[in-house]
Formats: sequence, C-alpha cells, structure tokens
Amino acid sequence: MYKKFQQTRVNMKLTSKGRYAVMALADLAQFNSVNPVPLRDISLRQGISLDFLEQIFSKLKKHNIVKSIRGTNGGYILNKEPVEIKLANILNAVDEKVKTVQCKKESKKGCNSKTSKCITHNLWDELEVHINYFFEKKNLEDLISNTSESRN
Amino acid sequence: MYKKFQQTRVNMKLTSKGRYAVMALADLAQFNSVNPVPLRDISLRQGISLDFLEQIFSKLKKHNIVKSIRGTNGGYILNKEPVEIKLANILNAVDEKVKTVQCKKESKKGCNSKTSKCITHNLWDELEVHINYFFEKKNLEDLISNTSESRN
DNA sequence: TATATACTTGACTAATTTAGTCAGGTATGT
DNA sequence: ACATACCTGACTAAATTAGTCAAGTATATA
Repeated sequence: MYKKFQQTRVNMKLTSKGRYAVMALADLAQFNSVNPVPLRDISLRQGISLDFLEQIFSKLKKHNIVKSIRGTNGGYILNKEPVEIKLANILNAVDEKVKTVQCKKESKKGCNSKTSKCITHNLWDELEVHINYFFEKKNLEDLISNTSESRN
Repeated sequence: MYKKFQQTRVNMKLTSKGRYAVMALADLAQFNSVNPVPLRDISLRQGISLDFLEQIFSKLKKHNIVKSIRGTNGGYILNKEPVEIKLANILNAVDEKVKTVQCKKESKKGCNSKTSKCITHNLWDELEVHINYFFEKKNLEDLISNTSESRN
C-alpha cells in the first residue's frame, strides 16, 4: 500500500515553458520594429511549437508584457521597453515562480523551532532571495545587447 | 499522434532528496559526538522515511561525506569537519546537480549563433554560476551555527 | 462582405520524474 | 546467537512536463 505524496516538493521551477518565454521575448525584442511579429515567425525562428507559444503568449498578454494586434499582418509587440521587462516578470507571468518550500508541513504543524527540524529553514529562504535577485537584475535589454558579462 | 519528448528539460533539480540530505547532515552535524548516529534517530527527529534515508546515506558514503559504523550502537558520523562540507558537495552526492541546459539540441546542431537561437545561451550559464556560487559558499557549519545572515 | 490570417481557449495525454515502499540481504557488536 | 545496523536494487503511485488537438473568435484587406 503506497502512501500518497506528501506535500514535499520544492517549488523551484525553471522548465521549458519559462525558458521558451524568455527566448520568445528576446526574439520579439530583437524584431520589435513598427510591425507586430506573428507567433508563426517566432515559432519558426526559435523552433518552438506554435500551439505552445500561444499558451505562453496568452499569459504574457494577461500580465501586460506584450500586446496583440489581430487580423492579417497582426502579431505581438512588446508592451514596454526591453529595459523595463525584467526576467522576473516573465517567469512570474508563465507561472514559473522561484519559491523554495521551507518546512515539510508548515501549514499543519507550523515551523516550531524547538526541534531541529527547521535548521535548514533559513537556508532555503536565502536561496530563494539569491535566485530571485538574479532574475530581478536581468532584463530583456541585457539579453539582446550582448554585453556578455556585466555587473554581478 | 504524440511526439516523443524532446530533450528540453532544464536540469536544475532541487527536490526532496537534496533537501533531506542537507537536513539529515545538519542533524548529524549537531549530534556529531563520539557516538555514531543511527539513521533511525535521524528518521525520527527529521520525519524522513528510514528507507529513503538509507538511499541517501548510501550515496553520501560513496562520496566520502560520511562514514558508517556497523553493528549494535553503530550509525553514521561525518567524515570531515562541518566547515569542510559544502552544500555543493552534498547536493552533488545525491545527484542534484544544478546545471542549466543551454540550447535545445546542443549535441545535434551545436550552438551556431548565426541565428538568434542562442540569445539566451549566456543567460543560463550565468544563472548556473550564480546558483552554484551559493552552494559553494555555504557549508554545514554555517547551518548549525545559526548566525542567520552573513556575507553575501 | 468574404476570407485568410491571427489570436483564444481549454481539454487532453504520453513521457518523465519524484518520492518514496518493499523485500531480501550482509556485517558486526554484545 | 541474535538484535541491531547498514546495503542493494527492483518496483510504483502520484505529480508534472511538454506539448497536441480541436474548435472557436476577431480583424484587416481585397
């Protein structure tokens, strides 16, 4: 008899969806002229399934990162300057939240530090801060102007 | 007809196995007296399945992070001083390598930067460095001496 | 106004991974 | 001798990922 999964997974996702979102927006930023860019173009250039792109852009639009123009010769354009679009915004939009789970069952037992259970509590907090700092720091402009390394 | 999964997942794992390994070793470091600590004790204190702990400690032992003492009153002890055991070592031992995949099919097509495909290439590299730096910096001693925040 | 083009929505699913369990061992101290 | 501890590997339910598929709706241009 197998137990059900405990709620133990670490919520630190960075999967294809997030990476594709960043890739696609970087592509969009590069071709961000007066004309809107159709998803089909991005799909071909980046090798990402059109259907998957549509899912992703639907979320990006809801978060006001891009706006869409319908009809023939329509497509997507950035809703802000590349420098204003942080990677944190992008990943957040597609549900790739970087968030570490501290305790095994924090909602049930709380994190009572009288046992040694939560010795790693601070650690995961710090890690979360550390990673989020990276994504807060970077924006789309950083990506397209390929200034390689920079401030750290 | 569904296509097979592309090799697209990001290899940035930090799951229960890694977290448990860190928790267990932090526990071990705290109770690291002359006597070896049996896994059963850690299991009870940290609420981790004994069977799962055995899997984890088997790997930790192979990587010389702990050593085992068999027989009655046996158990595990750290093989080095806590300050010498970096979190990077621990996570590496249990196969939780922090490593981001740069390109979709780097082995097949290579990363030819004439297209805009690899615009995010550097990004994931930098992220990998950024995260690994965190784990290289932290050691077990940092965890048990609860000096909260510190150098960043 | 017809129609092609483009976006929109949501249900669906194979492949993969995670988080363990289970079973049967082997070694060692008292 | 035997209890206690470690050791090994096969196994699997649940969850997630990475999309596919289908059926739309909106809009620009001819």
